[in-house]
Amino acid sequence: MSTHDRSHDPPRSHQAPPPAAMSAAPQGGDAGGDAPAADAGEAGVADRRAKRDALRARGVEPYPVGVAVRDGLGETHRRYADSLESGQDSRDFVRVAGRLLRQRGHGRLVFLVLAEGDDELQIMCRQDRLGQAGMEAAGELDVGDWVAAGGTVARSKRGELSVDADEVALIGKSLRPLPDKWHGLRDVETRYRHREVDLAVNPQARRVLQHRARVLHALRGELAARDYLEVETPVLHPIPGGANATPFVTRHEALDTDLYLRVAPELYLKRLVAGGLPRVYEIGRVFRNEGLSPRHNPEFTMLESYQAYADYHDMMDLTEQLIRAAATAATGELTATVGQREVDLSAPWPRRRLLELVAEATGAEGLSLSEPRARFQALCDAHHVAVEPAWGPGKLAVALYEKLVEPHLVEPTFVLDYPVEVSPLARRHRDDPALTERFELLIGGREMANAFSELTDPVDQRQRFEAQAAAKAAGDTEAMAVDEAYLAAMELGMPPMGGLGIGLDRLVMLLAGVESIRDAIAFPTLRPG
RNA sequence: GGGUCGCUAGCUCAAUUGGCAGAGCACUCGACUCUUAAUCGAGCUUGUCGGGGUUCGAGUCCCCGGCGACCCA
Repeated sequence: MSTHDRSHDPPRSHQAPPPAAMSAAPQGGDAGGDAPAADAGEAGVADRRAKRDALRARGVEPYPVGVAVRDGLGETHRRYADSLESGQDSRDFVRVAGRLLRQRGHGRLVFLVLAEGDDELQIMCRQDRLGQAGMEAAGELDVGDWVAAGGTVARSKRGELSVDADEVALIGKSLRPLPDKWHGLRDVETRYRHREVDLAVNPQARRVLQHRARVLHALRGELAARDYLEVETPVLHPIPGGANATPFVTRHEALDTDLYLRVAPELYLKRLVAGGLPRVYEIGRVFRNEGLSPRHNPEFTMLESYQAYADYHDMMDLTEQLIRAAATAATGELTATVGQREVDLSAPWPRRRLLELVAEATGAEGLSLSEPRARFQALCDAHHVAVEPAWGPGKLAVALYEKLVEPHLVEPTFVLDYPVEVSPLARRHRDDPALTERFELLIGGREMANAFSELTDPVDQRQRFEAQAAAKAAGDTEAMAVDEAYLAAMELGMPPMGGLGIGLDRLVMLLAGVESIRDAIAFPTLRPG
């Protein structure tokens, strides 16, 4: 049993081994005396602290500076997976390292299990070979310590691939006990607050981060293959824009001015296209000052890409291709699991107009934004959708959609043609000026992507900004302000372009099969505890 | 912001109607040269999220607060 091959090459270190003894180590201060005390708040810590100090006092450095590790645990495991009989020694010498996860003392024989990510390897410590001093050193190790071992690859009498050790060295003393080796760590708060512990003992926690890395890598590869240039734009914005969201405010002291953490990179990216870069994208963190939920983290990662000469139909094609590539990279399959349901990601994904979907859900035939607001108000009343008096028909239609339609869009669906009222940066629809050429992609009832044929008319854009500014003045903290620098870029002249944003945390949730965004983010935002 | 649920040893979990706060793992010591959550023997420690209240007596009931999970807005 034990672990099997998966992951990649482990990190290596090429430094020379540390000197056997280091008297230069700073003295712990308490020579010989018992050292527990001040910081020993939790069980186990005081004991281990005392061990650390005792090692130093004896001239053994518990935190050496570099270790000669030539061989990865997984690599070694794979190389000998199909060779060696039980009890046979390959006589191949390896140097490995990892965290001590389990130890089984057996008198003058001790088994150590070292782990490095998903890989584990057993180290056999025999007094025959290590000598008495070596055995004592091995016996002093604690679960959680980082340990290096050198020896020959052998298979134990019971068939477990092992390193029959000539040397075993502590390379990083652990002062804090690991969670129960059988039950692991379950407490969600501790898993989020101390992800390092979660990663150390829960394979699932590592798996999500691996999926996440594969998703990002695949997306970059797909975009590079399409001649997109990866760029980075400011996180500190003098005027927050590009999305309707409440920003975080911060302060630059030297400039004596408030700045905002970006809610979207959109406006800067489009300025790059105005400057003549026809295809750009950015993968980066954005910040929205809103509540937390299983689907919202205040900081999250977005992919935004812009392509000159393209429109939102092109963006739908691109979206399908990108997400399929990400799924294949992450899981090797074109299906995903949302709750109890399997979702099929193989194409083509239906493309449905928002107003059509609302009409279907409400039974309101021939719904269009040219109808009076009262019609939408009545529908909202009839379906118990809470609205505000300031909302126009467009926003009411979207409210109906979000309440009645969106939660049911489990299979991948493009929802098209959003009202201008809720889309201040999208181009007006070529067939209906009350709508925009905008879509959102829904999978599993969740918004995964948002894209448009971008608005490139600076005069129209100024009017939209002014409407936003008016809403902001009226108390809408999520509304945008007039961004003169962006308008100047538009006035310089922009090519028609399609733009696409994908919420990568939600994409990772989908592809890794986790139900909370906190599981898709290594260190999710929590109230300081 | 509202509602529901939760918080007991480092970890995983127990604790009759309100009646001495426990187990396993971990840890310490001992035995064991082929274990796989090793096993066996002995031992030990850490304590009810915080603060009030009711009561002879509170992990348990009440109030305030903290943190988290989920649902709703």
